[in-house]
Amino acid sequence: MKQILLDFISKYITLTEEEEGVIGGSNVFRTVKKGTNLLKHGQTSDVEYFVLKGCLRTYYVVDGEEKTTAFYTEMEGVTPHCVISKKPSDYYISCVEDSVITVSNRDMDAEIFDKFPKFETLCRLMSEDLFAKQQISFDEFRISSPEQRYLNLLEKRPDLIQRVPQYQLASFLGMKPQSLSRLRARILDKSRSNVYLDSLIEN
Amino acid sequence: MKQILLDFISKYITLTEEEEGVIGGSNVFRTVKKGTNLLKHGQTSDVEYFVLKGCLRTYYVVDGEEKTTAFYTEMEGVTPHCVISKKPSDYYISCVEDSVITVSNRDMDAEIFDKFPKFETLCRLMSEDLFAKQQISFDEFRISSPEQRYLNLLEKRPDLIQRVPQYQLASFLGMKPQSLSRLRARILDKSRSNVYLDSLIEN
DNA sequence: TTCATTTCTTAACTTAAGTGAACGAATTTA
DNA sequence: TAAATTCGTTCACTTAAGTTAAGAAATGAA
Repeated sequence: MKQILLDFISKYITLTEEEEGVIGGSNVFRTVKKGTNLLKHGQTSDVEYFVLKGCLRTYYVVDGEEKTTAFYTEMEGVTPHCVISKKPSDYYISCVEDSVITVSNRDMDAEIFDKFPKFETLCRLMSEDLFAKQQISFDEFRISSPEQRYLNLLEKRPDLIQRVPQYQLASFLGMKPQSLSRLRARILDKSRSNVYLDSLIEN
Repeated sequence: MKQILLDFISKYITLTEEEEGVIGGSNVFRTVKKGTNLLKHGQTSDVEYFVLKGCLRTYYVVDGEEKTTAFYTEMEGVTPHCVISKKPSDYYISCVEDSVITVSNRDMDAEIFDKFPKFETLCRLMSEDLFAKQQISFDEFRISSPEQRYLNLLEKRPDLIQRVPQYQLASFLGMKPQSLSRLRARILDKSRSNVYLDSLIEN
């Protein structure tokens, strides 16, 4: 189990055995049941999570409605805003499936960074990388229509469409569940008529 | 001019005079005319920018149409994706107004981080902070309607609405220029009728 | 200043998303 | 297993955004 975490880290830097020990020591492995809330609106926290198996999601509640803004699956880490801002969280983090995660305290900072500067390099590289990836996602979201967003997700994260309830996907795609349902029917219609047209071309 | 940059950095860490010297030495100050492209689609680059005065924007060209995804104004830095990914850029960076910027080479990395570990701390803190802020912006964008996004921008970045052409704002808000124009007219209508209703209540 | 180009607005029409409600299917709970 | 709840789909209707086109306003260049 610990190996998944170390594999992930090895994408950024290589660790000595001593350093791997530090990682192992500062992480707690935990299994979480589907539906569990790891963080609630209004709470503060100083821990971050890394998903070894399963799926987490973040969502806001606006006018009594859940608005899902992110999913985290295998080999993805979540640092709640409140850990960085030190303010109460605006959103919830909950478990979409039974999951195995690591919970690590963010206050390793100063001391560990001092003893093992490599960890600061790791954090910098990961932050820069995540920032760049997030920016690309944001750009794509901005310049796409809801339909393009859905098709894009279908291509890039087909697993999410299988493992996540539709109503959660809908707000993630920036629309209502009914609209997503209709959109899917529309796409199916189109591809059916394309199959028909394609068969005309064949003959 | 250099002071603006140092003021910005002081939001994250405090620097000794020697360290300020390093910053001063590794940054080139440059004035750029409105309309200039600092980076074009397909180009690679290893420099990042920091805006001292003026406004930069990033945009994609999709089917011959400009899609603006970000604006950078005073005290904001831009690290093009291609600097991190080392691949040709997917987008353009250009100058919305005559501007004064710093251009700094990203290859200070290893050597300077080694001599002045504080700079790695600076980069880590800035990346984490930017990541968190971008995430909040993305979340807000996701859970808002185009109209809410416009009102939100009006509140948070009223300067942008003044200094940036509408057609650039439109794609930034995820819509067509005509829709933005209509939306603005709609909002004005609403507020006019509210003023009218308000005056009824007064009497 | 004048002309040319770009940008913004308006309008009519089309397409798609929001809303409210109903219903069946799936899942959870007792 | 049965009842209750949650979830997904469909429908009719409303609202808003996309599209195409025309013209006014602002901007830039000669």
